[in-house]
Amino acid sequence: MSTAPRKARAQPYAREEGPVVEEDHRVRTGALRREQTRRRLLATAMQVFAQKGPDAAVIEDFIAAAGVARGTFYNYFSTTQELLDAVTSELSDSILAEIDKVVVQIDDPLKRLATGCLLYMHLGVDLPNWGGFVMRTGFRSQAIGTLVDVYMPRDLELARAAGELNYPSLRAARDLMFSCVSQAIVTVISGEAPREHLRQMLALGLRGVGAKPALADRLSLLPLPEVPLPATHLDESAG
Amino acid sequence: MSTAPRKARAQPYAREEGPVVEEDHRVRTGALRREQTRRRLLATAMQVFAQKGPDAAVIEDFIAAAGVARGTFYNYFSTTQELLDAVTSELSDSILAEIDKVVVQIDDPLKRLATGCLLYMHLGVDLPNWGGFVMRTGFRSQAIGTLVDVYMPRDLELARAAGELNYPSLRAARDLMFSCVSQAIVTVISGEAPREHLRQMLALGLRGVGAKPALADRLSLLPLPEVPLPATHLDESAG
Amino acid sequence: MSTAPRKARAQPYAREEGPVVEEDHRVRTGALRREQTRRRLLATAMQVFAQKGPDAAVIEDFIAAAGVARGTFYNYFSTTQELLDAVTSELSDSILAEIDKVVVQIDDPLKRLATGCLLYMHLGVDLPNWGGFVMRTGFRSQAIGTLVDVYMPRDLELARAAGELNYPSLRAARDLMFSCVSQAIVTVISGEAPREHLRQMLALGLRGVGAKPALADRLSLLPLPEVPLPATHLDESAG
Amino acid sequence: MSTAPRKARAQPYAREEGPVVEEDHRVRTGALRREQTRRRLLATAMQVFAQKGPDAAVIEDFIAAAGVARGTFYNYFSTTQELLDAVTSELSDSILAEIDKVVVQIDDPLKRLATGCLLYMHLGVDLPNWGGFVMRTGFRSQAIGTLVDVYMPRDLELARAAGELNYPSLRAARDLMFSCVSQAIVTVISGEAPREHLRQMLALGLRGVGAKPALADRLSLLPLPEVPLPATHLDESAG
DNA sequence: AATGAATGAGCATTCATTCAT
DNA sequence: AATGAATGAATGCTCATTCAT
Repeated sequence: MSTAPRKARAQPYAREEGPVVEEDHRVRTGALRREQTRRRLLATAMQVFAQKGPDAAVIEDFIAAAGVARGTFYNYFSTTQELLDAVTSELSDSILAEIDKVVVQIDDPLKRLATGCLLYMHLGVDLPNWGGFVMRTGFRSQAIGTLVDVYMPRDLELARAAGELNYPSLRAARDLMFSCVSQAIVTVISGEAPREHLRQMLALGLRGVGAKPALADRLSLLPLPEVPLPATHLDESAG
Repeated sequence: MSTAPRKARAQPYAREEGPVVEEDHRVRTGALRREQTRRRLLATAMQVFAQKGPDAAVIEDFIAAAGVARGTFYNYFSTTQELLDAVTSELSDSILAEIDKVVVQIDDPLKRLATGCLLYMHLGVDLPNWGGFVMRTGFRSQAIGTLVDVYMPRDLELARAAGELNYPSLRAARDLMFSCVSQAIVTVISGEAPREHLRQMLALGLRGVGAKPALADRLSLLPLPEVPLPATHLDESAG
Repeated sequence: MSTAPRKARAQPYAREEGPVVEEDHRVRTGALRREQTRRRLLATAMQVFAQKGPDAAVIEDFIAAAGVARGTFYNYFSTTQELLDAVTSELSDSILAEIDKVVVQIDDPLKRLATGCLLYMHLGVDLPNWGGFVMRTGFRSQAIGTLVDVYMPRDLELARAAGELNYPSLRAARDLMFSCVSQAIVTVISGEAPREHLRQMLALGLRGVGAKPALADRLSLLPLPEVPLPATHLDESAG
Repeated sequence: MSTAPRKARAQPYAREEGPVVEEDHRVRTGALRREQTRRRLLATAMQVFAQKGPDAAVIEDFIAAAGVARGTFYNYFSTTQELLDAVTSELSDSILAEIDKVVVQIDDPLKRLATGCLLYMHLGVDLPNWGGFVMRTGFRSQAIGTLVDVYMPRDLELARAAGELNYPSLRAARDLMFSCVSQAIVTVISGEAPREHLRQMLALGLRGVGAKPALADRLSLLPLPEVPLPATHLDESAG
């Protein structure tokens, strides 16, 4: 009956006249439900994008995949581009963050860089939807690369400072490694080359940014650490 | 090369005459006009694709740019994808062919490869529409790469045979050079790096496929031969 | 009169005590809050209607303006038309009632009519939202005119009986005065004529219903009595 | 076969190669069909607006009434407002023009004004859709009144110059006559008063703008000239 | 061959309404 | 009473495609 709100949300004219927690409960419940729906949309959207590509995918696909009503989509995203951005950022960042959590324990920056790239490439090929997603969406969202441009330049510069690498400009080194890694994934996913292509490409890329050939070859053969299933929440319903 | 339907009688060996010059004249005129309209569509389509991208572009754009009627479009192409394929193949091949005409005079395969890449990158940046076209259409057409995968593997293998290069697999070498060149163009076109980025990327790519660093640097600084304006017919109305 | 929320208990004559305050209190509190929410919706709805017009305004606008939840709207009104009717009747009647309270002290019916019209027109121009509301909603609600058709015919007939006016039918006289007053407000609000337009229109209208020209002119120049801010409750939050 | 265009339309690249009229014919035929469809949309739109009002009417209504496809609507109008403007301007102006053609033969400006107003009011009441259209759309289109503000001020000023009228400002006189005529139509259409109400209102309006009462009464009883069915083209399919 | 009006399926978007909490 | 997430019918709008001329 009484409705004293103690909520953070602006309730400019709320009259408190009793001890109540109902409001709190309602709001909390609502927020939970909201978050759930959002996650559901994001998770299923990744698969849709991976299968249809960002241009062919229509809103009907997303709501069908998520099992929500047409209007519900618009409660969360205004355009498919907005959804794409959200998925991209969520995915790329969460995967990169997981990778970084693992490789950050490696002290040598070059070894860290190499291991990070290997992990990224293999996840790109192995995660059911992510590879397809990356391949199909290319890099059509501003959201991608946020973390790529944090971790990769960091290790490149550290390795160069340590005398292990050698390149004329950071931008060139970044471009080479990035395009090299991306292209490797695309080629393997498309079935035009076997998985070892990934490691070969890494070796060539590392030589390109100045690693000694023998070292580059050795780095490309580093073992793959376990990565605790990244982006679980987005992939959960994909299994 | 020409794909004009209903073109059979134009064939030089088509023997069908007698007391008819009218026929001949009319037929030839028709064929000419047909070819003209097709060229016009192709030429303006490149600009449209370059400006709007392959997904945003709609038939209205093409017919407006070409100044033809809606129905005329369908006399030449059934879908925009078909048009995209036609433009892509026409463009990529004609440009590559022009480049190859020039660099084929260079005897050393590595030098030829380097010069070819340099030319390709600079044309990608300089030709008003082609760079945008490549950047926007990415590689979404089967048509692209036809000639790329003729010339580039040729020179890579020759250079390796000559002991100037060294890579674990042709596919990896091709992927590295191709992605490296493409990424360089994209970065420069997007304004994120100056033109010298092109030469830096080439140096890194060549190192990647096994060129000695000092040689790679020297190759990246080779002078740019004149290329007799490739793809003229598609760019004519772009000036 | 004043409907300031949280003021109820301040009422000197509000007797509410004993051992049964709980029951009593809860019930009364609920009723009060209910009335408050309703007032808030009505008050802010007027602004919304005034700014967006009755057709463009959607429920989202009303609940946003009132700061209530979507579902709350339906606790009070079933459709926006119902809300429009409520606002219209509330407004028109309360303003007219206020005006009549003032002019009823004037004995001469013609002078009373003239003063009433002048007040109505000036309030229409001056009250921040009411003019816009009237202008935008036009007469699309059955609710309007209830009191107009009480006061105005009364004075018209009295003045005619007194020989001050002269017209072929009451309906014609009423129509002339009503459309004349309405049009005057619209023209002044839209900025197409200065405020004196109001008095000029009144003069013409009075001549139309048979007032002697000199008298009509004099009546149109009558001083404007103070009106104790009518419709305060609906305008309070508009300041 | 050959296609020499002699058309006005820009054909920048047209190759003329023979004497032809075909083009002309095609273009002319297309233009005719186009004009027909436009007329059909306008004509049926008037009825739709008259019956549903400008806000309730949806595109579906218009295309159903006109018997055209959804897309066809957008070949002619972008919004329903645009359609409303077109209908309004077409209607109001064409009807007023017809009226003026008739009354312009009357020399006395006041008599001309009175006759014009009478004709306008009676047509508003009698034309099957026009009255409803005017009543429902009110004056929500900029397009309306173009001619009203040409003819009416002209006659008002002439009559005043001739000493037959007398008012403080043209704007006030125009407002009074306009609102008076409009209100009269509305009241009669809504069935709240008989047709003679129209003449009564005219008499009051004329008195308002300064006509001598006896003269006003006489003018209001003028005979109604024949008007050659105005706006025929818009009403033709309404019968 | 060329034209361009007409078509209508497909997709985007809005918004009144419901209902579990 | 109040909340607000979810709903889906109604509607707007686009654009590839057809076809009579």
